[in-house]
Amino acid sequence: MTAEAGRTFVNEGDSADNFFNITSGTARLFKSLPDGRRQITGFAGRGHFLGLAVSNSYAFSAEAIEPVQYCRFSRIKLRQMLDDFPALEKRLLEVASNELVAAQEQMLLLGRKTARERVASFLLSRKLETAACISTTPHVHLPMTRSDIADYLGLTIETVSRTLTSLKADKLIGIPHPAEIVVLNQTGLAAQAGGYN
Amino acid sequence: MTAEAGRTFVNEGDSADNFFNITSGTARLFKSLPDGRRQITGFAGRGHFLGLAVSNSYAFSAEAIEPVQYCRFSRIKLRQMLDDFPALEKRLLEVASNELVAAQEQMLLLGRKTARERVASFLLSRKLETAACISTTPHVHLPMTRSDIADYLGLTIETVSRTLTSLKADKLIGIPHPAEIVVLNQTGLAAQAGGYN
DNA sequence: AGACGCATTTGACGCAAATCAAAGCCGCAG
DNA sequence: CTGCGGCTTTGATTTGCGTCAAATGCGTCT
Repeated sequence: MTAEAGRTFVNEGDSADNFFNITSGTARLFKSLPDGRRQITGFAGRGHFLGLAVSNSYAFSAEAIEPVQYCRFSRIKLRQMLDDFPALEKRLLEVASNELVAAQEQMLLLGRKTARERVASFLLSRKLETAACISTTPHVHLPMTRSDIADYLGLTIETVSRTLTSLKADKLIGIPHPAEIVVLNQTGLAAQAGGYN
Repeated sequence: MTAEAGRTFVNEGDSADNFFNITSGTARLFKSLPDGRRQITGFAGRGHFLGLAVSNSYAFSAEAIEPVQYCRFSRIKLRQMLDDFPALEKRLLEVASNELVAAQEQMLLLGRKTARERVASFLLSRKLETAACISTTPHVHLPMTRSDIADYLGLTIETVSRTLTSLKADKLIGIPHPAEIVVLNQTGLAAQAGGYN
């Protein structure tokens, strides 16, 4: 199936009938508060699994940032597949463990890092993600808006923008285009990210 | 095995050779930054599984808050058990999914909630946890220190203390003892927690 | 009982990031 | 080409929470 940019294809609170696997594009996963405050819990790209809920309603929403292609399975179908292919279960457990580790890292970022550390950490993790597909380029592509980045890092768009400008002023990054970042000094940027990672 | 209060039995970065299952007591799970800043990612009580890492080093540390009793399995032993009892794998996937949902909720708290909302949310989630064991009492027991609560909520001990005092002043809770909270007005407290939950 | 040590509370002040506001920048439709 | 509407950047000001500091409470050891 396909979702054009901006389309919400999973809605927090809805009955969790389906399970998804993204085959191309990028989606934002988020939770919202009644007054509209939003926390993006992650960006889901190619290969990402979605909707592994034990509860019977989704705990998050998912929206396409870029056009997204995905496979959709009913929960019943998923259960069948899990029975037929035990290896799939092993794989899902592996994926879930990794996401859990990423979630804990993000909690550290949200709870204890400064704005500068958050943005630097974000750029580095994005760079890793990009480098996994393409080879080792210093270029990082950001398909999401500043608003998405802010809601992912627990900041405001203004703070994200100012921090990027500041990193640029310190010659750690270049910003040829708002959606394109060049890492000029990886070591220096890592030093600003406040951690071992 | 047993760990007395304060004992660290899992160390972030160490080789992830073992897998744990807590049988009694409470432990804090946390990640640290080089300069000592700490983010507690969760509190592990009876039945909690620990150390489900794909990577070969632990992504977090674990310390006993109260004396903790736990079972320890080598990773090899765990793999054997997973092969022998496929139901265990199903169970672990279930547990991991639930933790993932909890982690996302915590990201929302850390990224977007105010100090008051964080503390209120924390008390309510603790109350649920306690109510699961004992019946429905308005009493919430906090085995952890203010410092632990602060590091869990992304705040300082002073802010946690002030916020509790403020909630008490508003007659939403009572504090007979620093480690004992009485929820006087559950609905009112939920309204301060800033969410559906 | 007395006193030491540690956790917690309370108070005064400062600052990083939020908020409020306005000016670019850029892609796109006409 | 030109004007509109969006995202982004930059600037001025405010504020919630952090920091620094001191007092209070309480369990424990002698």
